[in-house]
Amino acid sequence: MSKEFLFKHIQKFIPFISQSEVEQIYTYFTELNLKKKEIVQHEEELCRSMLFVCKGCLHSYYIKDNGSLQTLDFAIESWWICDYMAFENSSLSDLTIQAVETSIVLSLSRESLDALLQHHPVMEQYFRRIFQRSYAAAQKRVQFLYQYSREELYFHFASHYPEFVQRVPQYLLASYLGFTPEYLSEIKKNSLR
Amino acid sequence: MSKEFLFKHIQKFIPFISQSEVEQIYTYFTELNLKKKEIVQHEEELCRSMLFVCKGCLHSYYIKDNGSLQTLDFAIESWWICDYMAFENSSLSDLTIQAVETSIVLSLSRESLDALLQHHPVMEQYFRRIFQRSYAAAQKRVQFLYQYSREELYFHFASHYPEFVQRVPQYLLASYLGFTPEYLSEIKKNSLR
DNA sequence: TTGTTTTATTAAACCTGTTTAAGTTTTTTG
DNA sequence: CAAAAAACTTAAACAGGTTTAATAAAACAA
Repeated sequence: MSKEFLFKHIQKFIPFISQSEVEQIYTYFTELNLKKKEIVQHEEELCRSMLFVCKGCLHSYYIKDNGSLQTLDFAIESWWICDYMAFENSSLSDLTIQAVETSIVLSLSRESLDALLQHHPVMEQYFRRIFQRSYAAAQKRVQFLYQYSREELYFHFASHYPEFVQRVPQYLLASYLGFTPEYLSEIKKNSLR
Repeated sequence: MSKEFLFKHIQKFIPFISQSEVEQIYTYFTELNLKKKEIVQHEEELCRSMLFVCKGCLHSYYIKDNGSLQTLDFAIESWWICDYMAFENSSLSDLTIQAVETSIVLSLSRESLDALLQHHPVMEQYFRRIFQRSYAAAQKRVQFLYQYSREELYFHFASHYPEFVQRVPQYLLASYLGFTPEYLSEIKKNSLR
């Protein structure tokens, strides 16, 4: 159940929060049940909400000039996903957000976030930690993109997140790592010898 | 003066903060005066502090396998710079942080940050906003890295931050954008015709 | 369970950006 | 101000990864 999942998650960041306060906090969220391939956020539409994944897997992507799909982020259980620049500016999203698997997510609108922070200031600390951690990860991601060849990126990722490599289609993984599915086939072929 | 600069900056994020509270907050920081090319944070040394630039320009970089320098981030007035992953884990920094120009920065150690947040919880909001904004920018950066060719990246950057292109050496800019100084020369040559 | 759609593989031709190495210009320093 | 160091330019050979197009395998729906 998504309320219980959110409670356990928030508790990891704010250990002394009570069940009853999270009950209150939960009312600011809206639960969404998504079918596989269902789209939550369309490109060029207003970005209203941040999405928290309770179950399943989502990804954000845009369509490149040549018509192919570029995945920018994945989110699995207990991760947030959003076009944060568009969210902050309440502007049109550059990205589409789609369920990779059948998923359950909690949606938090801009207005709800503002109200939530006003009425539960302890959540400032929660989000400070979430964004700090996310920014640190994004920084490392840029570092890896510069530091490693495409082949190294794949092996690095595959050894750190083996379950994840099983979980998503390879063409999405290739896209996320910044190369073509054809090249991923080649990498795998070469690695067998 | 760095105290006044910090006050004005924090006020942009927390409008109702008083001068006297910022006086208190300021005591958690240490002012550093850096000569051009001086190194604040060495690679493979413990990352103890986040750095806030009051005046000047810093960059973070690492040395690639082929011996050349890879700049990951720049910070000018009112920006923070740090290897956040190393800072959070109090582990060894992957990055060197160096002054590009003679600079004045405020250093905030991990212990000081913790104490600051404990005694001035209003700063949770400040840092939540800072990290949210930084993460949004980092996300867009990854998007641009995927979306644009090297040449497009340069023109995009040059048109958005013309003063900055003047301010830093071109080989650092090329490195930041993910290509070689030789290729930047070529881009500029081709654009003249 | 069969037909249809989606995902993965293979290989050759190609292209964007790198490497190397030399020369030129600009900036810094004594 | 002169000398040295740092930054920038040029061009040719090269490499990492893409594109295209065709085939094969797997997943899905009727």
